[in-house]
Amino acid sequence: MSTPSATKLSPDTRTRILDLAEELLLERGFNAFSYQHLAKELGVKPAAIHYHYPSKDDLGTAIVTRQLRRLRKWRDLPRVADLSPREQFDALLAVYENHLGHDRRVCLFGALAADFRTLPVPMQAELRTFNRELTEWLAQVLAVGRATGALRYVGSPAAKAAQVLTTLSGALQVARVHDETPFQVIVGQLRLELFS
Amino acid sequence: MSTPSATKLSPDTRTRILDLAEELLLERGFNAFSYQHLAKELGVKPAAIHYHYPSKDDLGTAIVTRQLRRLRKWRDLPRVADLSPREQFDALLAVYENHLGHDRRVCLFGALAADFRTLPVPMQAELRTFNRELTEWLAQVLAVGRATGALRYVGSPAAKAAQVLTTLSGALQVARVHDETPFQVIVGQLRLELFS
DNA sequence: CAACTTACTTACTAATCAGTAAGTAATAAT
DNA sequence: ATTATTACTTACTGATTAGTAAGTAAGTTG
Repeated sequence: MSTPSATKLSPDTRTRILDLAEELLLERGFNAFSYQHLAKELGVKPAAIHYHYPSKDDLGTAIVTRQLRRLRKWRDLPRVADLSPREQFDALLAVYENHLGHDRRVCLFGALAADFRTLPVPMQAELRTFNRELTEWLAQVLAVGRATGALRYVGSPAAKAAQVLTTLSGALQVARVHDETPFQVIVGQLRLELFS
Repeated sequence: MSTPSATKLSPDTRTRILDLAEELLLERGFNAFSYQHLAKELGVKPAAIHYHYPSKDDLGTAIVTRQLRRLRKWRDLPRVADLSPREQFDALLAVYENHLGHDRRVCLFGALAADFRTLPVPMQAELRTFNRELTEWLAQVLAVGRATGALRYVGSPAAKAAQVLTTLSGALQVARVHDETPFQVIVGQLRLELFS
């Protein structure tokens, strides 16, 4: 039924498609790239992409599913889970800052929110889960951070977490429209407020 | 060269096109509607839209230009300009809250930021101006508000303004992905922090 | 070695896209 | 009354879209 050592027999093309699709999604939006764009840049025929991802819905959903998988993996990594709340918050900021260096990509949420209603339903569901789990993780970080005196804010951890993540997502969008400066300004403001 | 009483001879269709295009832009994204969609819903032929807005670039730019005109008008309205900083801030929040009631539309900035690179250059320029002027206006409100003791925050007014607007734009996106609840939570958090 | 599976390509379809050119009916200007 | 302009429609083009069906070469399995 499957090879013992590896289930996947095509180590490359399938992943290369997903990588490029994700890149184009975060840089141009979901409705702004086609199978032809992907095919041309990958040096294959459009039908090859349909072979791996029958419809664009499948491809889009696969992107979000992989990002959700990555989030869970990152969150549970010892070098992240074992950090202090303040360091965890900085680790989160580093993820967003890292987007700037990659041609000012927006985050997954920021890339999909505006076009949300045009997305396939499974993709919508995965994105909701992604955002919910990330918010819950940050709420926990903020709760512990305030309890230990490392972070300062008013209101509930859940509310603060929602606010902060929303701000970060928006900050990457502002960076795209203008330049990196407003992103740095906004993150500076966040740190100023949280780091007592 | 022009009629004395009115420059525009077509009072309706031109505006109806712009209204519907704006609606679709804010509800589905710029790359998710076509001249055919517009034409069908307006009961005209696609060529009629090309007559008023030769290319989609023209149409898109017209939407942003009008919003910029509206922003300036709103900002300079006596019933807005003469308010106290705190009331001005609440007036701003009311604008965003109003989007929720309109089928959870995102704001102009939030609708266009992700797809920014696929937009015609004049549209990009107008959106930058729109965002810059709104941010400058809010920075001024926040500056006066803190000086008079009505608003409380740390950091520069410009940084706080950028942060707040980014958060509001993002909050409408979160409302679209989930429901109105997170928007209300985030706005509640903003008010909690600013209203000392 | 034969049958099967994998990972494609070739060749196509039907729909949709933005955009154009030419025509037309109604109104306005001279 | 004639001409010009406005606001369209009809009819089209060529490009692009997602998606499919059939073929094929290479590798895998029994």
